[in-house]
Amino acid sequence: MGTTQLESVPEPKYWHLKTVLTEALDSEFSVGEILPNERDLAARFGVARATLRQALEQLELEGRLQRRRGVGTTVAPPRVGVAVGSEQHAWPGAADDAWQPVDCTTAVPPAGVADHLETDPDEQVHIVRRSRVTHGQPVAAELLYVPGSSVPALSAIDAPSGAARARAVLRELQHMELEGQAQSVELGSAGAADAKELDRLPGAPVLVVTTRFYAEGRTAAVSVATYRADTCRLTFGDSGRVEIHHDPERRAS
Amino acid sequence: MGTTQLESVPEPKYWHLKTVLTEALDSEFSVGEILPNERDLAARFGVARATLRQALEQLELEGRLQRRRGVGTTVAPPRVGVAVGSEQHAWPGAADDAWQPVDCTTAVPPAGVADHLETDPDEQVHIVRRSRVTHGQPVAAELLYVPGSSVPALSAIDAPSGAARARAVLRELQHMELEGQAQSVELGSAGAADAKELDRLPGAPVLVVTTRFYAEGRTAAVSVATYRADTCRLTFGDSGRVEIHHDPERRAS
DNA sequence: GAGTGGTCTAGACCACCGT
DNA sequence: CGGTGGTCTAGACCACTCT
Repeated sequence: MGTTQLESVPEPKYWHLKTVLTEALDSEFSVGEILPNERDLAARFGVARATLRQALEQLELEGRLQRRRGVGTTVAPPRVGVAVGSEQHAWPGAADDAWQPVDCTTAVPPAGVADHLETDPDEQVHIVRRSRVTHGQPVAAELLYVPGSSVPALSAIDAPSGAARARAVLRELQHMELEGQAQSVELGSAGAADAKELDRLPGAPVLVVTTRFYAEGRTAAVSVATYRADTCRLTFGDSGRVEIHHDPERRAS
Repeated sequence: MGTTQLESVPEPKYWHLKTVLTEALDSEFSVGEILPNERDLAARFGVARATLRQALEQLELEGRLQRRRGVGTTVAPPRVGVAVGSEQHAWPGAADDAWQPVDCTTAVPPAGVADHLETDPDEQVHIVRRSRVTHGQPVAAELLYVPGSSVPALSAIDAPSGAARARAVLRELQHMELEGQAQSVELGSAGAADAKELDRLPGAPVLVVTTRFYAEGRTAAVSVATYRADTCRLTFGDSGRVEIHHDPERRAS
């Protein structure tokens, strides 16, 4: 027992790799630069490609890298701050809110949404699909669920389908007085449809923002928005902005 | 070219596995139940263990499963809603805010935090460590950075270290008038220290909530809180609560 | 077609938990 | 101690993008 064990806590190789790569990214690479391919990198570090990939995956999760099949791995820019919650409540579609209506269908919402809306489990609602673009890149996809009772004056005739109908639904919403809204954020993975819209592979990590809009004493609409977790930093709160921070390892003790 | 291609878009095995497992979880398992071990499951589905693990990883990310080394894989309960942003701004430590002070040290903050606080890059600040527990489970770990100028009356004598000193710092904060706060949420991975406190392995996905507290016309304190992404749903907003929703695959079209 | 990242395999050993 | 999930290897093939 007299030997000083230098390797008493052997940290996993991929973890150490991640640390080394992080330092390299901070010092030797600039945003947009492309890294050597995975096979070369793995050989250079003397590990299997799967091990290297485990490190790259985490770095991508943390928004440090961007990987694209058929192209390569590049150094990602700092995350974009996107405003999600603000003190001034407003209906979606009001005074252009950074979202762009895409189309509108009518269908039965998922069970969880139906619970929020207090509609029958098999009652159809309007579903407005919108997308959010920042700096030319898609950052979020949204499904807005609006029961027919929230837009009674909506005429099925003047906008039968597509983006025009989406705008019609949003326009009708403004006629109600918004009494409040509640939001939640959780981690999810992109479904096939969202992945396509976000230009990612299915299963990519997303931040799911669920918003309930209250009007006339009930939940008048529900929005489920999925933001790219790799590129987005969601900002809430009243005053200024919250800046970037890159804290690879926080504190020693 | 006359053949109808049924397999024109062969989805990955792990993706299909995830779908099958999700349905099984919804119908055949109850919360807390333990699944067969990974080797058995892989054999049952006729895939390699690595492939099965890829599916399990995603399900854990979505909060459907909980895996613990040496124990097994269990069905996770629905995510806990934890209140993070509220309209009534209050200093940390006020009117017991669900956080428990752990200890307090003095050190130079990370560069990003120093930027927020507008302190010199090598100026030491008070660092209060707090933890948040819900239903007996640790859900978040926080580092609260307080520059000395925000707590001028703090005496180094009456609470030299530990939780007592942490409480002393929090007490002094209440003396300022809080003018506002701004928050951001982003995805991260747990460092060694946070992982230990959250009872997870290093690298586990976390939701990083950064809060700036404004007082006396400047940023008087910065809090960086890491929440377990697998078990937590962060709630913001003014009125009620946002309920659970499990939407494995959202919409077909 | 050449080169990239994404998926998959069939093993092996390790770290941890319970008994 | 036996059983679990966590790490790692050295290959193979596939899907995609660019030229």
